[in-house]
Amino acid sequence: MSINVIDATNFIKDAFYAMPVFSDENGNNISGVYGALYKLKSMLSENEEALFAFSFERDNESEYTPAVVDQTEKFAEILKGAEIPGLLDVSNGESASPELIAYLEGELLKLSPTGKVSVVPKFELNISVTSDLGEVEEIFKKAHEYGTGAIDNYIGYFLMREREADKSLGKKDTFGIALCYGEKNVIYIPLENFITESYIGNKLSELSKDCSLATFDIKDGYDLFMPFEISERTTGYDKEDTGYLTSPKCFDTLIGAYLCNPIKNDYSVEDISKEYLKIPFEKRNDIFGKSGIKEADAGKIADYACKAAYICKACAPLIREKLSKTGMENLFYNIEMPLSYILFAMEKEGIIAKKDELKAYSDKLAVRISELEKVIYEAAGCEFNINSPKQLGEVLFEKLGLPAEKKTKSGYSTAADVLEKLAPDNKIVADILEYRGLAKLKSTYADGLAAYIAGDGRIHTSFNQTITATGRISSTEPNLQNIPMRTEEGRLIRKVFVPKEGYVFADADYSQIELRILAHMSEDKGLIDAYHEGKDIHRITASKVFHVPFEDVTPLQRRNAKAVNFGIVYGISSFGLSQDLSISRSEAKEYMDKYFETYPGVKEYQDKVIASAKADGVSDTLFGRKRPIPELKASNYNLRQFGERVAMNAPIQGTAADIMKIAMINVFFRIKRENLKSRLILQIHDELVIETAPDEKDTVTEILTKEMENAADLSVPMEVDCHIGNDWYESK
DNA sequence: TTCGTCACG
DNA sequence: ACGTACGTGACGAAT
Repeated sequence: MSINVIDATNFIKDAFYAMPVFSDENGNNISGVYGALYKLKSMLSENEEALFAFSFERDNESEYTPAVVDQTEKFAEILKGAEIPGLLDVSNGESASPELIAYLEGELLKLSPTGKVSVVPKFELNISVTSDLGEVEEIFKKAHEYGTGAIDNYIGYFLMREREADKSLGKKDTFGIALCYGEKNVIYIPLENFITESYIGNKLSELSKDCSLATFDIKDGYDLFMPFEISERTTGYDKEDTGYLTSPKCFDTLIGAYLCNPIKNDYSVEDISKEYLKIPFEKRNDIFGKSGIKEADAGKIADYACKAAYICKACAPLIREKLSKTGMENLFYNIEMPLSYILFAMEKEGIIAKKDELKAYSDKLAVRISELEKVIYEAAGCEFNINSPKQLGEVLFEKLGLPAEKKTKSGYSTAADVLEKLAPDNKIVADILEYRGLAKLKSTYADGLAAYIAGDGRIHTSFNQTITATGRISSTEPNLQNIPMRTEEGRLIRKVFVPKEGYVFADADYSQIELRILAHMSEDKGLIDAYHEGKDIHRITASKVFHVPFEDVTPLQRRNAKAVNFGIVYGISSFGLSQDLSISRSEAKEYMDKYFETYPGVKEYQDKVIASAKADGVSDTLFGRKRPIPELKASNYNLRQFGERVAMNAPIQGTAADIMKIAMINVFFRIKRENLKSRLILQIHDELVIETAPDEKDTVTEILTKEMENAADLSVPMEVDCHIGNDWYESK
């Protein structure tokens, strides 16, 4: 009798790669664990005298892909679950236990409930590779023939690019391009010799004149080529324009997939493949790992790029169909696609940040921070890490015995609203609050921003178009949408953001756009009239809610009315309002009731959008953007409540995002059409910043004001404030 | 990676 | 009886 010691991870790995792709009902690839169980069962059945022992040790973790490691763990769980004495001595001098074999059969069935393994479709592509100029010319010629004519003859392309690791930020390495047209043929063209970035760029430009191009993350390729529809566009956003229905356009599967479902976390090309084609596709990082594409095998690069290009080609019509069915084609073709180019242009433009001044500001902060540190340690009677909420909580609430509001999972809450209550009576707490504020300014802003200044002296943020659930854009690396504003000391940071020599900033922002959108969407007469009066909206609301003449509204009344206005937009709850105003829940409830009495249309509207979202599971903006709200069907009460607040807020925040995007398109293309030197450089949700040539100040002010005010026709005016300044502190 | 905190609209 | 304002991203600490 022999004892077979088997390395479990290798056993799984062999199965994983030997088996066809099998998936469970969720579409997860379970080839490894399924194949391993099947093989084990066979071995036991065939070789009744054998004895198997599995070793789950792994010497070199990085040798295995995450999928193999996952499935090995799953395999271990299943074996543990056998509860048959001695899987390790199966025969025990006897034959393999029938119970064990039955158990393994049961587990196989569990993995595949139908009793059959669902065989997932695989890519069946004819992949070829060439950099031969003559061949490449021929390929683009054929692609052009294929793509000319039928709009659904998408040409899929995928640029194999990677951000350079060390060189100045934003630079990208291009390794090649995969091109897919016709059914199954995909060609990978590595960039070498005559095949350069500009060669590929020209070819794509030409194709974009006559053909439908489908890709993934189109913004990533705009430095190679400007699509024809962008270079030809001068009219901005045109409500009457239905040209997109017949004329070929660029199609970004990433943006399309995002619009179809904006609440996902993952919009990788792998994820799109799984969702729309049901074909699993190994993740890019799992294939190329941390060493990057540069080190990767040429065959793997071609294989990956070709599959990605095919996915773009195959998914484009499916996603387009979905966009059409959900009424989002206009949003996609006339707003999001042109916007992607504008975001690219803004990123490329960047904004000057003065490095020396950031350094000086940082040094100044450091002095005060170390002073505070000393004082805090003395008052505490010990040294500790003030930045650690855990250590801070122990010092304040245990060592010093201050009254604690236990809040977080892991211990005492030391959040600002808690500390602020203690600060008046405890100097150490006031010092800690100051320390916190300065530490934040130093780490995130002074030092943080300095690290992003590129070789041209400018910061090039990334504007992300496919992140938020509501349709807003976001900004990362660095985030330029959360530069301090509310406190003077923080606001000073904005002085380091300056226009280029001789230029000025023009900064325009919408006045209470979300509340105006609420007025429009709710059709509440009182609120609409209030906006037509053109006076301070919070004061008007206070006057109506508290039944006092407009002139007699007290500052407190105005403040309360303003908080309620905000609360309404967020999807109000009496608790939230009470927290914000530091009042009791019942008082907050009273304010809300009075507000709804004043503006009954708002209440009706909120009930209506909740009912509608409950009925079809999504909320809608004025421009048809959808946000699914699965929380409304949750069994958990709090989650359902959250869903209701989202149903109230998403149409408003989302419509504001839509309107701002339209404004950006109109501003951008007017600047282009009028051949101005000024450039759009920032968007902060309801605010646009333009680096403005001195002789274009008035023109740009007019463009910003008019294009933003007229981006949509609402039943209330949209008001825009525009300021000129020599830095962002001045212009805001 | 996750958490707590805090910057913005 | 429970635990909440909506939407983001970055940092330092702890895991």
